[in-house]
Amino acid sequence: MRATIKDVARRAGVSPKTVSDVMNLTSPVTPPVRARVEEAIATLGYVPNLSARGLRNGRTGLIALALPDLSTWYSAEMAHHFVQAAGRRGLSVQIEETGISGDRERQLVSRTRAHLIDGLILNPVILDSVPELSGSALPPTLFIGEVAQSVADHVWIDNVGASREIVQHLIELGHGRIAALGVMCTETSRLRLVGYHEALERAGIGRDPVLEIANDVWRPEGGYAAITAFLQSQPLPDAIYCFTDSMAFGVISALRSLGYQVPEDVSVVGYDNCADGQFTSPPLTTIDFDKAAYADIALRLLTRRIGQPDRPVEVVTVPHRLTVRSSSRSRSNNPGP
Amino acid sequence: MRATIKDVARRAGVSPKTVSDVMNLTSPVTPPVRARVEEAIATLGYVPNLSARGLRNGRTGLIALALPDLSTWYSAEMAHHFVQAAGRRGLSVQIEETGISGDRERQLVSRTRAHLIDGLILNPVILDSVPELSGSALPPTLFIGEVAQSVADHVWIDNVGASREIVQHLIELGHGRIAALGVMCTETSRLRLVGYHEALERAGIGRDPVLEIANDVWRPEGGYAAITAFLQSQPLPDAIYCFTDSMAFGVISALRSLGYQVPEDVSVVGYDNCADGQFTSPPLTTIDFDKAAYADIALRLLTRRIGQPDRPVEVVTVPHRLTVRSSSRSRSNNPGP
DNA sequence: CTGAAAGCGCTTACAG
DNA sequence: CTGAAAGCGCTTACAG
Repeated sequence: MRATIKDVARRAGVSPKTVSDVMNLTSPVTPPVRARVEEAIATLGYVPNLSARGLRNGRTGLIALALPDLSTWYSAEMAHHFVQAAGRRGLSVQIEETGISGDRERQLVSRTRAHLIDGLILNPVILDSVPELSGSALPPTLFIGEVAQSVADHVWIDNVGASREIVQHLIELGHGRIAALGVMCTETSRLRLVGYHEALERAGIGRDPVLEIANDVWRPEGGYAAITAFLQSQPLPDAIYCFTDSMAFGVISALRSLGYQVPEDVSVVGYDNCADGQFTSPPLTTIDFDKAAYADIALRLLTRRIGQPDRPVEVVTVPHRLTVRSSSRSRSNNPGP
Repeated sequence: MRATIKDVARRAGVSPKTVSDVMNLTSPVTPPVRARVEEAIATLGYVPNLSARGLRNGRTGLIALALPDLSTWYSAEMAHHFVQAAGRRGLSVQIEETGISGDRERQLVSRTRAHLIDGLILNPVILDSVPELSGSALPPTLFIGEVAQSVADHVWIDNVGASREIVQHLIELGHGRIAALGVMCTETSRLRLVGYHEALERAGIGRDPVLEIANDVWRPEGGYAAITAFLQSQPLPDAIYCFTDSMAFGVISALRSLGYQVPEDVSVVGYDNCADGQFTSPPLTTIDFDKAAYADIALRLLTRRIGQPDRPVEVVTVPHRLTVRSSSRSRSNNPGP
């Protein structure tokens, strides 16, 4: 059996309260007593039972992070930064994967409440029915990513602006037939498409629905399959704006196996600036943002929320910037406008 | 305030025990009573407090998964499979990142014990001092990956055999100057190097220490930097065996930016068969194993261990297979022996 | 500065 | 089939 606080108290010849005081610095303890307690803790190998502490304090030091799919570049990097940021605050992270099912997300939010967590960071994909989250006793919740809601704290990127900038970049390079790849029924996709439309419109380029390529598998295989299918019936666009770096990775792979050169024949750009995007051949032009800062801000908001459940809702937009690498370049035979 | 079991009991006009019985199927409850209880649970939005349940039962339904670095292809994929496998068993997963520091790993194992977890899955990198783990009240622990120990359950791959096979494959393709990339002071690196040596020896090829390229950053940037530095003083090898797919990804990127063609000028192979390895240009030859099965076996062993702490230690070797893709091919001007 | 007591919200023998 | 009571291991007022 694991030693309890009583065992430690007995061995040190003090009461459980004093042991608790030594561990939690709740009230001062004289050095000799402290030493005796610490010795007892060490020899018994005592470790506090966090379930008991959690029951008593109403806090466990555990938060949940719900991401669509851990095996994705984006989620993996974000998970890394969130675990790091949480660690700095003495919190542990329970990971949940929501897939792309809205059902699972909603279920998760309520089931998670059942769990031992102090708070929830949720990166929704579907979750249109966010308002219903406001009901009853939700744990402190923070959204990351794209979701139209105003009931909980929220950290995100200006997707429309970022999208517009990267498409503008392609237009400035002289590209006119620009495809958007990754169109699906999520808020993220919708906003990135809006930015794409705005950039075209500002440049006076008409939309061509054919160039809005549907794909709901936001991983390399999705990009690979979507562009391969597209090219069976359509000519090569001037440029392809992929809604994530990982799709761009798959698109580059597909293009190469079809015999096209990137960027000579077609420019390809992504979104997220995942670390791996530097190593695609060629390295990816993409939208960058500071992921460590993003995670840190999210954790700061969440811990505040945990401390003060009734504070007003906050929304933070993390700055982004266009990062140009060699996967995009001007049309050789048709230099920019 | 969140409703408690007492609130539900009062509203349903029963005792807390009956509510517990309804939730846990502990003992039969008549349909009408069950209906009343369920109605009360629904209208109060009752969710059991898992800290309390954990304190009472000695189980929280939480396990910890400690991986070196989540932002790595390998760790991210494994995390995904472990979260899925745990979910199937009704368990949640707390993620810890150990980095490559042995200190942190040891600290983690004991600190984690303090946490609310029922068990620990640990993928050690350094941890030479595993024996000390056997002391005192460790939580049920299972090792995954390469570690020389016999105090805890263990799931792994035959690294020496796998390594030998992939190097043999390169030798059969006619390559003689085969580099090994990723040499560092870990058990994983050591075993993969042993397999490399065995393959060379069996083929009667002498070792060349120059071809054993050190690199302790097992990510694309590590592979990129290591091969770039190597090629400043050495001629291009016939083939490069990278100890992970992600290093191979960086190596391919570096080779391409130096003007070399893979596999025309040099074959490059990896290890782990991460999903992304299919989309490198060219797709990677690698060592494959069933990651979902791997996670499932690990969880089966761990849940058994949690149930029966004193059962004998088990070690499971998960089968692997060589997966040949286009990143490796025979030397054009020097066909195989 | 330290101790004895109560209680966090569950579940499990134990009665009825 | 249901209820009253005890207890899991902590911490926090409350006394001394």
